[in-house]
Amino acid sequence: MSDIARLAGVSEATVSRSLKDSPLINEKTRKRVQDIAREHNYKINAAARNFRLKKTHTLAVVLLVDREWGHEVSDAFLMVLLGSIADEAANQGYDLLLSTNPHDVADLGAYYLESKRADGLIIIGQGRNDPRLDRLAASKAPFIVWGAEVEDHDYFTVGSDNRQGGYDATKLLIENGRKHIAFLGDIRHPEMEHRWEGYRRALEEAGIPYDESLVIPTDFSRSDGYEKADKVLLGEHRECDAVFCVSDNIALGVMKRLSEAGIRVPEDIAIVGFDDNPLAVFSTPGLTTIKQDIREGGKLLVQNLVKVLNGEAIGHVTMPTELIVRQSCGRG
Amino acid sequence: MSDIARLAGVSEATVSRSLKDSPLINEKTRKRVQDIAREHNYKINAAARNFRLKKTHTLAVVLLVDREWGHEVSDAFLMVLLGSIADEAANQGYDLLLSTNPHDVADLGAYYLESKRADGLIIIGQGRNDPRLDRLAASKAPFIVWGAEVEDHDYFTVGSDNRQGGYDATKLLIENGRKHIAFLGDIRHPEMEHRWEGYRRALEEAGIPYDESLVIPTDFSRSDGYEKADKVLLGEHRECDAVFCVSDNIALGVMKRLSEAGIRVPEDIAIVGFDDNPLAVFSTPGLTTIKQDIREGGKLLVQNLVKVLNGEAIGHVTMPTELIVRQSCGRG
DNA sequence: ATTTGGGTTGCAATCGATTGCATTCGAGCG
DNA sequence: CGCTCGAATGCAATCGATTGCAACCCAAAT
Repeated sequence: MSDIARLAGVSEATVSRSLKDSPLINEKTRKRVQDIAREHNYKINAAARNFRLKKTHTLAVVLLVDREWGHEVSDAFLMVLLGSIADEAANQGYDLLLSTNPHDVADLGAYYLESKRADGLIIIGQGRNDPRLDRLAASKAPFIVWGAEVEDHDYFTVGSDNRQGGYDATKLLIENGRKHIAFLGDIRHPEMEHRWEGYRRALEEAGIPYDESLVIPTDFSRSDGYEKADKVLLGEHRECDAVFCVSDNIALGVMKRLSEAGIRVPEDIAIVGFDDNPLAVFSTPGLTTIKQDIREGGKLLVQNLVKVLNGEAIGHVTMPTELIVRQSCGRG
Repeated sequence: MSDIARLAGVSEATVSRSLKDSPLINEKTRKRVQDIAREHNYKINAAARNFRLKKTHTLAVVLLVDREWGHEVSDAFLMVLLGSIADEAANQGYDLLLSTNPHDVADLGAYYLESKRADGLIIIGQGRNDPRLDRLAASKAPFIVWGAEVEDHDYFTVGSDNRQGGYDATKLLIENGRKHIAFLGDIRHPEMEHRWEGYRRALEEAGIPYDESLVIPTDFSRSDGYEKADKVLLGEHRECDAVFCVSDNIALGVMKRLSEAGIRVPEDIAIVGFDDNPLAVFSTPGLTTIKQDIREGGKLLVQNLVKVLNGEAIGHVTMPTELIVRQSCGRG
């Protein structure tokens, strides 16, 4: 910058102000400085600037997905969400720091926030109600979570209306004449718990007794859907005529196993998934599912976090879901 | 830091050295300082440190995937690669900056490198031989590319042995008795071009004449596989008895269309894909494919870039591919 | 007792951009 | 002509950690 100052015959202060389009500087000078800077391909040193301003203009995204837990990181869902977050962050003038395995289990916020690597945190996934999030919240760290709004937690979330989604999915299956509807998913996840609540409500409204043995803990991965289908639908619960899976991945695994076993979908067993994974269209039969507007979700995560950083108040966001009817649910 | 210095009754210099475990400092002092720092939950200010050291300890990942171009960012491939890059970067003590839409088309390196936001760049995808990469190389920027080694380019890459993969896929189809093998992919992409070269070599070795009209430009997306299947296999080229798709996504789209049309896979048309997308297992029939070791690729990208940053010399990396035989190719 | 020297520690400059305050300059006005 | 005022610009401090060099202390050697 001092070079530019010398070349332009002004002080560094003037250069700094010129490049910021400060009205303090005479327009002619400003133009001249800007031209010279451009000519010499001068780029302001972000490190120095951030240091001085005590602002990093950076958001950190933490993928809090426990791999042992089976949530394969390859999930299309994540990529879309991440892409959308990245786009919106760029829009808002923030860089994006990415972390898949939280540096140390100890304190999520420490690494990024206290060491001034990022201004705020976006956390993808609450896991099974991870207590670390509560500790983060207690420390007043600026962060936001993709997931479900949970009563006694002191942080804000953006997520889909999982209760409604679960309800819609189950209701559709009931309307299509199904009576024995299994639920595949792990309700220790807050989001899944909400879907399960919707599932129960739909059953109740239809007067179908709730059978706990039809709620099968299943992790996000496809292979687990496959295995649970094997164990449950082909084993203990042959009476099942429908399945609501908390993710399309699970549903695709189920469909694979059923197809191998010669069980027809949807004739013998109807299936509804969740997410509207891009691949849901291409399965055979097409997978009926609950669509989440993930792109919008990513955008809102960033926008709300930026609000927090600016000291504005925010609230939880619950986005509507949409029922996408294809063939797997047993009727159009 | 000055607080810690005061509390410990030493100078900031001593604190700084202590926290670095510098042997210059007496062991007792060092311990004491470290304890005090920990007690007070002091975290070194990364912004100041990076500024002083002119090192960001950060790598930037640029997803150079043209969306209009149909390569859906949701591709599982990308997520796995990204995850692996993130893990290895953490291993090596680097943070990861993520960018999906290059800030300005102008100069990729400028934003991240010249402005000192990152020490090096990892570029995912060469696009259709993007000239920006050559400009980056000309400017001596430290970066590395996921893609194919191309003759007259002055940058290093990490990628799969696409020629061998294309060859293996095609050869398998030939061995399974297929004569009219279509190629679905856009060979303006260097990686796809290599796969196509492998395809040609396999045909040649088998004495099957190369038919250019069987090479169908198809973008990465699933929907395009679907459409091309409609147009080509069900239209102009009913003689086709096999298809080699440059990605599993394309292959899944093709399978969907064929299944709708009542054409049997693999009996009527055999299919081989590329990538070993996690979903390839779950399609019906299981998709035979060429597996890329993407996790290893991500790791190597980071390791090689770090080498560059340390002034070490590196070379291109071509990783072996693996033929994964399932059912879609027409024989086990 | 003075010198030498190794082991510790502190001083102070430095990185590059920003910004409050002071300064300069010129125009306008009494 | 002198004074005021506002616009434009410069001065210099500042952010927090790092590091070359100087300074210091104490023990051993002379």
